Amino acid sequence: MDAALHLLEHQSFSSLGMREVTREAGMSPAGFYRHFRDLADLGVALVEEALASLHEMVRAAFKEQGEPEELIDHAVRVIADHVREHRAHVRFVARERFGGVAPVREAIAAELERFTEEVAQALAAQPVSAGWGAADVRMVAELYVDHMVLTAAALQQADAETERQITATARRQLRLISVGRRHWVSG
Amino acid sequence: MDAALHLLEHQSFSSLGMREVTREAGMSPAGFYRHFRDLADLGVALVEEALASLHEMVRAAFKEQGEPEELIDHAVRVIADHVREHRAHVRFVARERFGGVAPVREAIAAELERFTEEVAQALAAQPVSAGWGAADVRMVAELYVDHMVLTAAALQQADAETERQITATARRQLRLISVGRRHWVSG
DNA sequence: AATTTCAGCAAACAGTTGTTTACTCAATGG
DNA sequence: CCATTGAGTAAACAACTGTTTGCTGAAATT
Repeated sequence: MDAALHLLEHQSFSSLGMREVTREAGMSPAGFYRHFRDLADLGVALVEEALASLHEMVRAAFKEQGEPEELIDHAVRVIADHVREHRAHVRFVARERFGGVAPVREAIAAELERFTEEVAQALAAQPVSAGWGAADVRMVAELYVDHMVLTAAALQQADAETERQITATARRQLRLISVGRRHWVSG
Repeated sequence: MDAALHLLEHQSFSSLGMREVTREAGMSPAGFYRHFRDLADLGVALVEEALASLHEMVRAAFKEQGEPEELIDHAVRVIADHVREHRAHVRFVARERFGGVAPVREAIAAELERFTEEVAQALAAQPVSAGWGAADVRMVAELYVDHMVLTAAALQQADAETERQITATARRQLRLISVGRRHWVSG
């Protein structure tokens, strides 16, 4: 799996060959079948690995409490740190979310759906969501998750200077959403 | 190019072979080189074709005038129509925006950057943006463009029922952003 | 101590890949 | 009307592809 992840730095999953993977891993082609039935099988395993770490991150970002402004700064910092430490995983998820291999795409969608549900529950517990309908809470949760994934995807291919621009913009955008939530009239 | 676009329904660009393309197009392998130096070359050409039509769409969506609520309904309808009529193009852009082929990725990024700039100018001209700093306007433009691309990407792989959910959520999200803009304090 | 499972290997299979070369033939243009 | 160009072809090249088969040796289990 590490070998595959390393190769995926420069190509997308649907162009990955198993001979290529085994060569990178330093084993013979036949050895592959001892671990995975398929290349798609490997892909799904990678999805789980990649989104497990991201799952911890999401939970950590929502555990914090304080002023909205501080929460936003903290969340963006957590995302940037995560990308630096798991660049290959982030790139993989960003690239294959709409990629060419159906099982991988579906595994990512299912995992992100779980995230969204978790975020929705966290949002519903916040005072600002008092009186909100479920559909409205859900809609904000999707906005947050999509924004997080997109920000991570952008960061993953950014140099130091671009990273500062992206995080600055992300903070502003989260503030805008926050303002929108405070003045929202649910119905 | 039509042949390639058709093949890209089930795979991503970096796994496309030129023999595959020429076979689908009904010509001999060598014929490919009469039109493109490279497969990457074909990819860049596809980007331009795909985003040209999208460009018209963006301009059409911003030409309209009226109440914010009506504007949002109109914009979402325009996007949904566009996806129905250019499904292959939309899928291509969504898939390759973070895909494995650098020249294609960069061409998409450059084209989306032009969109964002155009949207930013349109936003700056709206009354609600009076007194806003350039960075804040720009930030909203990026939010809109990203939201549009992501919505289109989601619609492109949705059935009729899912399409209704996606458009309903997208409208809500645009309303939230709209509320945020009205109550924003720029500085 | 004997046996079973695990993770690896080399070799072989028929197909497919990108690219080059030398060629045709119709359309275009002065 | 002749020359040039554009867009196509077939054939050949070595290199690479996914998968199967039968084999090995170590580790784990009984």
